[in-house]
Amino acid sequence: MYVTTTIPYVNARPHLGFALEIVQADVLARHHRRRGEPVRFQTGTDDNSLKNVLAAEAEGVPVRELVDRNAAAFEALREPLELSFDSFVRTSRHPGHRAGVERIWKAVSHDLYRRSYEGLYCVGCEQFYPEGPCPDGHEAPLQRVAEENWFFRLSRYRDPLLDLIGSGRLRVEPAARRNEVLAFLRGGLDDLSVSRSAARARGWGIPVPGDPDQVVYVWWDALANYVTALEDDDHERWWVREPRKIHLVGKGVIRFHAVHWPAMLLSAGLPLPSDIVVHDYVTAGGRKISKSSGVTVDPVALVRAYGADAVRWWLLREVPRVGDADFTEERLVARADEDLANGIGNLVNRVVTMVHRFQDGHLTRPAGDAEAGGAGRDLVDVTRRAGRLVDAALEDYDFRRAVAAVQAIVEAANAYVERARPWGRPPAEREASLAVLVAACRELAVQLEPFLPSAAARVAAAVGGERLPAPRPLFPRLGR
RNA sequence: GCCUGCAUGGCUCAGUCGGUGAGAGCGCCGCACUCAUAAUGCGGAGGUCCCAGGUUCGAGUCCUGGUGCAGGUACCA
Repeated sequence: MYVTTTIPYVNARPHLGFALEIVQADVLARHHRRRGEPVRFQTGTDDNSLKNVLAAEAEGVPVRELVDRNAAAFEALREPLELSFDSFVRTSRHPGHRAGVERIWKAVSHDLYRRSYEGLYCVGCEQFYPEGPCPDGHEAPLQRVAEENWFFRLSRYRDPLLDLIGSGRLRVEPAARRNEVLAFLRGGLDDLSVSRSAARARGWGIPVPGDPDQVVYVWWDALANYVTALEDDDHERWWVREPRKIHLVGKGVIRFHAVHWPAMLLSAGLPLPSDIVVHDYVTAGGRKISKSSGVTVDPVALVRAYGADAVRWWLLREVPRVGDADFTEERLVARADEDLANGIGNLVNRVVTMVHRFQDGHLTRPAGDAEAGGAGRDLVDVTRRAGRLVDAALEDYDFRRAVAAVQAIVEAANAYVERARPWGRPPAEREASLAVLVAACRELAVQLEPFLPSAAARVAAAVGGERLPAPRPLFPRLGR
């Protein structure tokens, strides 16, 4: 499986919305690795965006300096968010990127032509609009600007794309998003301007091969990273032979990924991705997160305050498949205390404590069939089923459902403790019931791994080995 | 304007191909328990499944219209 995130432009530090995407990708990568499948998980940054140039100008620092500094902040998400990406691509630094973009440009040249483009240009947005006024409400009137650019015959790919996406050979998830793309395609496609004058781009970006006055449209530059980062054997292995190629993207960039990118690949004669998985946005206290408006949530600060477990858990447990998720620290704390401290942590703690109190920390016999067939039946069933439910949920990219399958073990185990009441039973029965519980906790650790890797390791350590370590709370209580 | 999606108990949400009396968690009330991080378990109250039509033996679940909200509308994860 080859799984990617989008590469964000780096005009600012990363925010919680990107953390959502990269944690989802991380879960998929860890899950498939655990099943023994080869996995390559890639992320990176879009260094060549004009927005980076504008941000640097606003700060009065060289573009190179700003881009390097902010890109480093994205790469540094690895530790706090416990990410397992295999490669981090920066479009201005990766050795093969520029050559790769040039190669693709040449491969699609049969679909390129020069045309003079005349449009209404908003200085505030630094972009063209087909008609006024500027949707962001900038004061300055739109200027009529004429520029000659390279155009790509996108219109040619409408029918092939309808077929690919409609048939599911190119899977767009969730279905609501697929329908959106199909509706857009049915509406028809215009050819696409795929270069900019180098002057307007401030000379930043990748020059068009054979036409140094133009730079490659930044989206083409950025999208290409999914293949340009794969060099030599890797290209063959991960882009040509690998059947499962998954792009995780935000809802705002669906068209680039489900329309422009596949069209580009078709034109270039390259294989297509298999899945495009679309997530919605995270809002902050009811307001849209936006770098420009200053409404932002710093995932690293959250991890410092509450820990990686709480942050990852919130992103996976609280964010619905369709619809924006509203983030507040109160919700993060409530979720973590309820599910992690009171749920997983308390369960493991009470089980380990009993093993110590009644068994001196070790079990002498495995869980017997009698216990598994009696009061422990539910627990054994739920535990046994959890792995399959996680598999199925992640096949649907339903992270919430996947996490719920893990939690079901905790609920069943707590219910079993109340029913079996190990403290009130004769020693042999007591040990049998504790053995069932310890087995459930071990499976819990296994199933938790893709979601909360370090916490899963702590659970495994707490219920592992001949003699269990002394009980210790696994998750701090964050509230109150 | 156009396009798309959403609208289920106080809050956050599940509800697969339409089918036995509509669900979960949180919050609230009560009970139980004491192994556990004032944790856990059980039970209860609480809903005209946005509105109006329609299809059907039967619709939260399909169709039409309306209302409200959100997003997109071509360089925002």
